[in-house]
Amino acid sequence: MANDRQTTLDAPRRTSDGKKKTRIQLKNEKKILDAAQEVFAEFGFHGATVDRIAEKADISKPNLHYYFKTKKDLYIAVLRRTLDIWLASLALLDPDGDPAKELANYIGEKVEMSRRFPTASRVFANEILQGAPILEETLKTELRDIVAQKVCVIRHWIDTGRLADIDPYHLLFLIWAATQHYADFLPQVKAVLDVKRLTKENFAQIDRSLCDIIVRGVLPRDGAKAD
Amino acid sequence: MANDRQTTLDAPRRTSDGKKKTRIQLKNEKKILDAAQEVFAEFGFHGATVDRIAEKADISKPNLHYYFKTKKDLYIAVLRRTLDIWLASLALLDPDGDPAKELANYIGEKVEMSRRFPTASRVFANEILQGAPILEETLKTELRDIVAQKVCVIRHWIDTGRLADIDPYHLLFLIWAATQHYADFLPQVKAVLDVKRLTKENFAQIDRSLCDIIVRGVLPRDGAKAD
DNA sequence: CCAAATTTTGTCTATTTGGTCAAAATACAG
DNA sequence: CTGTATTTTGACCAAATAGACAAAATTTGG
Repeated sequence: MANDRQTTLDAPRRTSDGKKKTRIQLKNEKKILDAAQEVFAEFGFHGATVDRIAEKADISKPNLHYYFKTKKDLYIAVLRRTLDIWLASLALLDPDGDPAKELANYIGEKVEMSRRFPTASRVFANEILQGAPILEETLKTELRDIVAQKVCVIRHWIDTGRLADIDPYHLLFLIWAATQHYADFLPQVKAVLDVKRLTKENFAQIDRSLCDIIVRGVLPRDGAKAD
Repeated sequence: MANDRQTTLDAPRRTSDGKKKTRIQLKNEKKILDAAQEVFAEFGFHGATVDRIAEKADISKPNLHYYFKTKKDLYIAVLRRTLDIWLASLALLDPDGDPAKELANYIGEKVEMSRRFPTASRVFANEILQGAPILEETLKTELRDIVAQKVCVIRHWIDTGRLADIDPYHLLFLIWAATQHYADFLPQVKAVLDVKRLTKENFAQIDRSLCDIIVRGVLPRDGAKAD
């Protein structure tokens, strides 16, 4: 298990009652969050035990509870971090760019995220799979809004004849599903491909395959410019 | 929660020591398996409790243990059933058919499965997400073999110029990921689309979108027949 | 209808686990 | 250095839960 370095913004620098966080707080909270992410990813919320997280974070259980009141609080904190990465990546779709390049670029970013931060993806997947009890509200607001925005971008590309007339929502779902598959379903992928692990080269190949199929699938047919 | 009827072959009709199963056995085992599938899908292996499964199956806990010795045994039985559906669907790819039609048909079948049996998909997803502790061996044998077979079919289509030169493995992963997404990530899909549930019409639209993009993405370019 | 086999249940137990608490240790400001 | 605030820990508890078991109820074959 590689130790996924986080790309997220740092955690809030002040505690809930407005005080500045000490260095120790910052350091330990990160240690705990990293450990928790791995454990939650591997066992899911229910399967993860506070003891195991504490052990992995190399900290005593009561000390962990000093930083995160309950297991659920800790879970929420991990999800929040994960979601931030997730939402940020969506912003990459640039309305002013070339559709084919933009989509290929987005796919590339998502593939890279599955490669570098598989545990983040898995924690997220686990949460959704269980019905998104924690994230439901956020999905219905933050995510929905950002997606709606990007859907407009894609619609614009379609309307100006630079993209075939496909459903923008399902295109996004397709990209998410296809790319996250290599983090969430890694054991299956490895089993089928008969490899011990996926190398950088494997991921490069994945990127090429997905771009090939998806981008080609959404470009307007040659000589069939939209009216 | 709709009560997913199973398409699988019935459970083995004789008990492990070769005796014929009674009607009561058959009926209760099915009741328990169905209940277990729902509960495992909703909470994962760790989150599922035997009590809850027993309650949902409308049976006492000791009685449940009479049929399935341990929670793990029950989990394995559910997974086995799920996997059988899964493997069977792969067989649908007919080497002698038209590639575009075959792929579209397979996608359609998979979408339909996500619509009708979402809990089966979720139990499976959960197992893989947790590292496939139970299914690992099966994935490395049964699944790998069947996939290898189908990959040959796709390669043949490519070699005869009826399909673009894409990686058959990643094409299959793409189809799996895209279709199962609508079962496994349903809460997210619903949140983003801002709907209470996905209707048959929604799934028809999903089928169309996926076929559009994927099939178009893998067909050879017009006028660019392979040599 | 009866005896044997099967099925069902009430009760109990051992273990796991999330979380508490008061006291000890440590860091830090003046 | 000293007193205060922060951090850490050992010991503990209550709830949840997988599973055991023997006895009771029911079904079934002759």
